[in-house]
Amino acid sequence: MTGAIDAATAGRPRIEVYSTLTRSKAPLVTVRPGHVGMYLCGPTVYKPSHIGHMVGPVIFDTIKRHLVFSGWTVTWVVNITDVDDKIIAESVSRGTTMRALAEEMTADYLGNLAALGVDGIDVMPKATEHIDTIIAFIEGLVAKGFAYASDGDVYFDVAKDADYGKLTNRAVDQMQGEGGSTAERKRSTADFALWKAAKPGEPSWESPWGPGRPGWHIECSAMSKAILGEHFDIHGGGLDLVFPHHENELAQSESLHGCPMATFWMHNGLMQAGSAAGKVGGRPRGGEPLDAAADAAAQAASKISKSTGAQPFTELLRRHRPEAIRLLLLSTHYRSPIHFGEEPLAESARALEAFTRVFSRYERIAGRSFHQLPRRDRRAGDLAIGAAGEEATALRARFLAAMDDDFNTAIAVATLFDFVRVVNRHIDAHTLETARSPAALETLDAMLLALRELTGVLGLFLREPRAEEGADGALVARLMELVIEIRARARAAKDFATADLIRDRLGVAGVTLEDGPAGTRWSRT
RNA sequence: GGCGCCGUAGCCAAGUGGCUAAGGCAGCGGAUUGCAAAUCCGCCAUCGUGGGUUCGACUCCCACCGGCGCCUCCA
Repeated sequence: MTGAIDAATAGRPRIEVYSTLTRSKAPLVTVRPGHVGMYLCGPTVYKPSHIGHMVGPVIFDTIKRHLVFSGWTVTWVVNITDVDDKIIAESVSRGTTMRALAEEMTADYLGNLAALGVDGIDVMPKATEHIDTIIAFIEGLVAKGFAYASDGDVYFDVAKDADYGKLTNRAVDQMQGEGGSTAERKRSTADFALWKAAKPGEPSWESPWGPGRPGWHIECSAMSKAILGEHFDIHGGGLDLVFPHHENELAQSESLHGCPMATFWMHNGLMQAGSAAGKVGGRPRGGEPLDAAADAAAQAASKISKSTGAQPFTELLRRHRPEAIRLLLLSTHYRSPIHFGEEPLAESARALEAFTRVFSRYERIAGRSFHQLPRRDRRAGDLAIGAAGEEATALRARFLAAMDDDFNTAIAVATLFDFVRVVNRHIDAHTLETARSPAALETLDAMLLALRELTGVLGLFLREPRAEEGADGALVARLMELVIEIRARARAAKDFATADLIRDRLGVAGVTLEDGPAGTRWSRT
């Protein structure tokens, strides 16, 4: 067993991955050596995305970064569901077309991903662009006897699938569903639609069963097969998708192909709005039918806790640094629920300052921006920070071990805080802000290089923050220079009343002054 | 009714059958500073309750209390 694993990982670090299917961790052994095929269920684009839609992408983006960093080639697919009952309903109420609405909401989604630094998605297939693939998939299931047509609909026949329910460990006869509004057309209430006949006025495509559109689960089965193959490595999504979405995808794909769909089924915890019970933007409890009234009730209910809950993500971005949001998402283990709200966000932003401070400290000392440092690859070998950097080297190892163990970003983040402390201690110990010590500087460079490497794995601090710009910015800088000089004279003359007055009044105006050994610095609050 | 998760310091949050129970925020003491800020050093938890297994459990098992998710279209 160990030999096989070694052969499959071919010198790459051993990475343990938890799978919902087996409810345990196992070494990442891929279908194709050195290559990881990863599929994440993306959004149904009918409304602007909220924070909940960002959790999966940030987590899987981080997973991809770590895999690539560790020597794998990764193909990451995130689908866009652009045909669906909810999109149709929303487009009708807005007086627009399904297509136009879907495009608008897709753009919103992509903009939010970009803001959070999620840039590793390789393919974003849309359901409407794969209708032929989907129809072929359904035909295959019908031909094999796993699906049946009924009145223009096509349903998956759960009774034909011996291990249906294995992902969520449930038996068909224990399920409570009434089968919904289409119950009389199904053989079993647990059967689910692969193809839905179009009602008058609805968007539709021609098919062997008449005009209609794909059911909810089929597109992921069809598109993942088309792009990643019948058996790929990682299939991900939010925990709320485990049932029925992934259970049904798995049933469709494995019934048709006779092989595992994905080796690992990874599910991230859901967002919780502060102390409010239940998840954001979900359905009301009690299993009420999803009609307009219930939908309205759900909206009203989420409004009660709306402070940070289901508001559009773009709204959130206006008030918070994307970096703080990303750090917050990665501070918790990905399978745990995340408590979200203004308070946690503010705390995350405060914690972030430890990093930005050490970066500017480095810049002052080395005359080089942290963001200009090159990004390293893990396979380039272990980073030798040297004897003076023994602690840093150990922390780097701890970080990597945490990430190798089912992508434990919570521990990884913790080691980074330790890392920052080690860097500050090194700077203090060698008084690097005022003294020149080539050896100590060299160590500092190596430390920051490692910090650059590790923060990059988490997708943090990738870009230079926006600097003060334009003529005003230059003017402010000059004025501040002048004010600081005047204050320095007052301090030299022991006129502390004046010095403190300047500092206090600037503080009220939103400017912070800090007196250090190398002079006074200012920053905006 | 079925499947499953969680309960760790004031708050957030990792983790382990025995080695100092990470880290962040807040707080306290100290170094530093004209005073601050920042930085550094130190302090701050026996792990929901009650049983059991074990040489030994916070970590495994059972019960209970409390919180939560899913059970057909919500990421």
